[in-house]
Amino acid sequence: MTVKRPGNTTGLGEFVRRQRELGHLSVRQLADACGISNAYLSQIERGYRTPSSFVLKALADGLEMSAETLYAQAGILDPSEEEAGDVVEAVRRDPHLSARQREMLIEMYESFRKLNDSD
Amino acid sequence: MTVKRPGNTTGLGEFVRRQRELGHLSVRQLADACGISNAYLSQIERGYRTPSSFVLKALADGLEMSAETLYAQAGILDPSEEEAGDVVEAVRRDPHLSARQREMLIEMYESFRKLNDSD
DNA sequence: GGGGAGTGCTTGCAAAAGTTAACACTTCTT
DNA sequence: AAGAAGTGTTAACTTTTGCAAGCACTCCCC
Repeated sequence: MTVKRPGNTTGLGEFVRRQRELGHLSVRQLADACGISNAYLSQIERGYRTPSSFVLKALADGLEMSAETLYAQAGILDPSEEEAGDVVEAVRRDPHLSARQREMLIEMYESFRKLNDSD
Repeated sequence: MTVKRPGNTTGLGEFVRRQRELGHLSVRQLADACGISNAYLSQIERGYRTPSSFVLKALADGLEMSAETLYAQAGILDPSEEEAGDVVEAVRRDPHLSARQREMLIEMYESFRKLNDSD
């Protein structure tokens, strides 16, 4: 039995919170960076509010990530439009890198992933 | 709200109206296709309302165009984000990385590119 | 002329967004 | 121990969104 959540966009909230914590930012810090109130950000993260497009854009900026990713998380962007986005794949395909450089980038990427999983 | 609203917002309305007229659709027809009220669409087109992310998405669908294009018109999407390189783009879109990690990967990638250019 | 049915626009209101000012809690300092 | 400063959250409030219902106008048909 799932816990009843007030909002319908809970996935977005959880995603934002995770991103904020990964960046070691407090609610107030991110809220300031986004130009919104800390109370409101708190509500967004817990799914009590669904932010407007402008707040969403500001959040993407504050989290230093592509707006598309955030929109996809909010269920606003069509899955077909959000594009594969596989980092390893993109690195492997890049013709401007040496084999060694590719290896390093992929290694770095995967160590980041592993690091994030453990906290 | 303290988030900076792009002056582009009025441009969005005009853009929607132009697109609607190009498609030979009435206000009610497009509104129905978008699942919003005709009154509201009329207000959007004349710049009296700034639609939420969900309405924006619906409008893109109703006008049969990419959400990105509409968002760019609304000043919500960074134009620079659309032309990013494959690797950079993939990194920016990866939801499993922190902002700092993204930064590091992109920096590393670009320094590789620069290095390769010089020989 | 008198309907219908099409067009876009205005009004009034319920609901949701977003803010300010508090709250309770922890941690660190004096 | 008390106070300052940080954390996230709540409550009360104002502002904006978005809709239902209606207005005024044109066009077409009988």
